[in-house]
Amino acid sequence: MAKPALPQGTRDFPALVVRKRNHIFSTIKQAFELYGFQPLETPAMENIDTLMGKYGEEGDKLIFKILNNGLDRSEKHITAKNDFEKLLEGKTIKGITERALRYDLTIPFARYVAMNHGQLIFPYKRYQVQPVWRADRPQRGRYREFYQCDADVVGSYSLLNEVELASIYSRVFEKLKINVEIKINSRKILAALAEICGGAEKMPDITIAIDKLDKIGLDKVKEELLQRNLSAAQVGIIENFLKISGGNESMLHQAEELVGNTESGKKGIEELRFILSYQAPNSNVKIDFTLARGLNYYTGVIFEVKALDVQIGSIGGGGRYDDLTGLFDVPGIPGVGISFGVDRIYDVMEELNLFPDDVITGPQLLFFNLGENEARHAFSLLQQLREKGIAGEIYHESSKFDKQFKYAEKKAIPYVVIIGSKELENNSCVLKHLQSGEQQTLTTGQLLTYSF
RNA sequence: GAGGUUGUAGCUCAGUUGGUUAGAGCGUCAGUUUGUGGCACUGAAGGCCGGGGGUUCGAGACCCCUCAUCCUCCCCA
Repeated sequence: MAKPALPQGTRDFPALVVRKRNHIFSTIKQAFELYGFQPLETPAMENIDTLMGKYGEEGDKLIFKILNNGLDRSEKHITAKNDFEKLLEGKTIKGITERALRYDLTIPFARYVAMNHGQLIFPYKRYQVQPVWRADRPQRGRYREFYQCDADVVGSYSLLNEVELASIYSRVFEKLKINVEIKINSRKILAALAEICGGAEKMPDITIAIDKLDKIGLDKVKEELLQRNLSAAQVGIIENFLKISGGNESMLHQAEELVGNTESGKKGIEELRFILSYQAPNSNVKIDFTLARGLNYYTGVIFEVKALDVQIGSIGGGGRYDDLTGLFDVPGIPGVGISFGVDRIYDVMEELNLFPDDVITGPQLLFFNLGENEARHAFSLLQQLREKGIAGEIYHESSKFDKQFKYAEKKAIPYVVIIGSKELENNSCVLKHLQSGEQQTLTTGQLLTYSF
């Protein structure tokens, strides 16, 4: 037997980590619920047709495919071998693989909406917190299995949805005590920029290049734009656009001068202005015209959340898209959504020491086991405490104090309850707080009403 | 898909120009200690040196292959 190991790019989460992650998950879920979003869960696997072709050529390669069962049956050998030949050519063959692991939450959501649009109440607001799988090469902060936390509203063009989603971001990060800036931009403004720099077909080139600004700097972006066949004059316009800075309103003015004479430019600026009009004066929502977001399906307002006190990539992002379910032959359902990057949020909180102490506690007390009769009595008291919602344990066997103390200490259990023959006799117990070393003798009645 | 890093005890790591029986710290277990832990002392268990091949009288160390790992790029969260 080989040494046990994890599959590449996956992780085990020990108790403390699970508790911390759950703290993040539950904070996010509470916020989603508070804004009227409803939970949705979809299967780990989808039919391969549902996923293939939805994430671009690169994406298709990163989808984990599931091998069909029963290929060893002799009557299937000939077709299986033929199919496998085609598989080797890089095609996806249903005879070999009919199913694949979920690659993100958006496409399964779209599939769900397309299948159930007759029954759903629109606008449909759902949130979904589940793992996804990608056959990517793992590296720092990148895994083959990771959680996504998405909330989307579909079936509504109202910008009020954008306002609400921005507000969810604010609320969640405030609760988690992470200082953030919520950056917004509009793809319509970027479309307008493309329009005056060579036409709409330049849009992907421009957004892909701009998206890298943070990482590679202005000069390299200009270089890349030139490589993508934009003229020096056009690159100059883009540079001016990217250099727009100042307060939100001032930035909108400057953008107006550059792209305000186009239809989509006007529209995009109007949208941003509307959303900003809902923000409090000290709001952390900030225009960032250099924000592009790589995904090409975004068509309207786009978001990205940046942590201010830690050098790390974005910890959340999202935006509006025109036609979620068109790929599944149900046209005309627009939507807008956001997503939280849980792994990075975790790293930020760990680095800034933001996890509250009470998320990391397990059981409150340990009953010592000092013999058969003592244990029976301790067990009955423990059960009564559990009825009151107090988590506790009884040591699994009668043994030396030393061992039982060390067990409690290692599990970070704050209290131990000692019931030996003396205590058994006079119906009392010794309650000891490990950290302070203080202990007191209580009657069992007092123990049952003690506030831990 | 491209480039690099590191694989030695449960964990973190030493191991000299190739030389006898591969070490330390932490952790684990037992004892000093059968009603009060953290400390101390004593002792014990724990290793196909990632795997395979080669060079050599001799390989943990050198060479080749392979697997795993982490990191960077592409792409993405």
